Amino acid sequence: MRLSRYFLPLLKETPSDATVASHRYMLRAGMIRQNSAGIYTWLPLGHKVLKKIEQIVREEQNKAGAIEMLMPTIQSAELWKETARYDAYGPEMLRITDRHDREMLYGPTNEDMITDVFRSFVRSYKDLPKMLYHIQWKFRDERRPRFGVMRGREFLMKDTYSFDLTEEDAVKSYNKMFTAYLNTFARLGIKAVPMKADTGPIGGDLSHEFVILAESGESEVFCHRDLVEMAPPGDVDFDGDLSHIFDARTSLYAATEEMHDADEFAKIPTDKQLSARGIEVGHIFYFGDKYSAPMKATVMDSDGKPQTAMMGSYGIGVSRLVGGIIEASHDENGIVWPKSVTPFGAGVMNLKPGHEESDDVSEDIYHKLVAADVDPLLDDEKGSIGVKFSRMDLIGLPFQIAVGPRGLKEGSVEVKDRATGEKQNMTPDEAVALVIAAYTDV
RNA sequence: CGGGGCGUAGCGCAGCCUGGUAGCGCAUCUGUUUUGGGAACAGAGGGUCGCAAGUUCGAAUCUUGCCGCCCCGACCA
Repeated sequence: MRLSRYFLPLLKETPSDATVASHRYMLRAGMIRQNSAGIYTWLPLGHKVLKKIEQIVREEQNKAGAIEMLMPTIQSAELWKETARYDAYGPEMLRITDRHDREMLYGPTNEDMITDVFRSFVRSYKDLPKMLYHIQWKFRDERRPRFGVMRGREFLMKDTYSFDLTEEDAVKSYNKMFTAYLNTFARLGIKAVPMKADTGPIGGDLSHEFVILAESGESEVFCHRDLVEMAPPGDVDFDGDLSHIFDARTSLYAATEEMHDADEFAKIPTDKQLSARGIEVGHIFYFGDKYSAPMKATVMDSDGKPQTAMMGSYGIGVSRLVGGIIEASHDENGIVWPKSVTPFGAGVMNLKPGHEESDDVSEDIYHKLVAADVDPLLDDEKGSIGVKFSRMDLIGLPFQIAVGPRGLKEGSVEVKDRATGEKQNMTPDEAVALVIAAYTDV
């Protein structure tokens, strides 16, 4: 993409109502625009990141054996009345009436709807287990939306639902998602720690939150330090036994504020105790027959007797992750994107458009990176060099290649690693090779 | 939902107390010069001061109501 043709509305000054880094940078980098409290337009740069995160989440779900579908945003109140959640959910649910005065709602979650789908089509234990998911916009009318997309009212969530014949099987599904989440967050370039969590109004008794540690986190969390650096499972057989992966993590102390047990925490060696602020980016639940029982979602077992399906649900806040990743990865000059989710793979800066050699070399680098699928952004705008560098720092692409007359006299361009700040001079071809190599395993 | 604050040009703000022709910086447009880390000069455009009612000869400014937004807390898959 050429900057001169792109739509990148940057803000030079920090909007006064943004108090956390990710919100400030998302506004300044032209990623989002607020439409009303907790509701945002995703501008091209932000949309690109959102879609990249979504795709990684999708790929890891598919690897774990979950099957993608898509349910609507607008739901009928009927299903919600079956589970008695229509009244229980309260004012957080946006209620709507259609022209016939029918009660509708903008879905805050989809347990009721998926259970209805399940009971309509699944009859036999032979069809189990099943894990179904979708990635869809949700709406929760938060009392106080804040922190930009991290606590919006409208947000994009991946929600998976598992159906099993027995609790024992359901725990296997739970472990699949637990494992998939570890891999998902690792691919996104963040360290998310699974923590014992409160099940909240969703109910149930087995639940973990996946939490990124960051100063700006909304809640306090407590865990064993080793959990933070523990390597992801990587390639595993999702049909095999995953309990060791679960056990390796849950045997170490980790809990959110509500579940915190100070006595247990005190048993951790002092140098391994970690209390910090955290951002919840995923939450998984096992809740048994909470919805399947009232909605009569049953299958025939091998004895020909109806058995209520045992369910779990598994959410990842896709739009929240855009903010969460920035909270975990930025500096005083702007965003520092992990390679896996960066909106563009590298920025090529033509420091002097109109200067023939600068034009030629920057175009050549740009085309070679395009051909290698690095998806570069070429800054071909006229303007001061300082603006170019600071703009590139702000939007946080992992590599910056500066092409200008001064370097070209020596036959070199400057490559800057955004994360380390390290700058090196090298030939244009070396720069291209370096960037391409950096993306081969991403 | 309790407490607090804000709404004036695209963005950031001043003016309001003490009513009298709406300002500053950045951005934008034109021109000239400049160019290796947020350039300089000259010129230009852009606002029914959130909305409504009231007080007044006169309201951005005072009063009342409404709307919107933000912060702290409580709440929160």
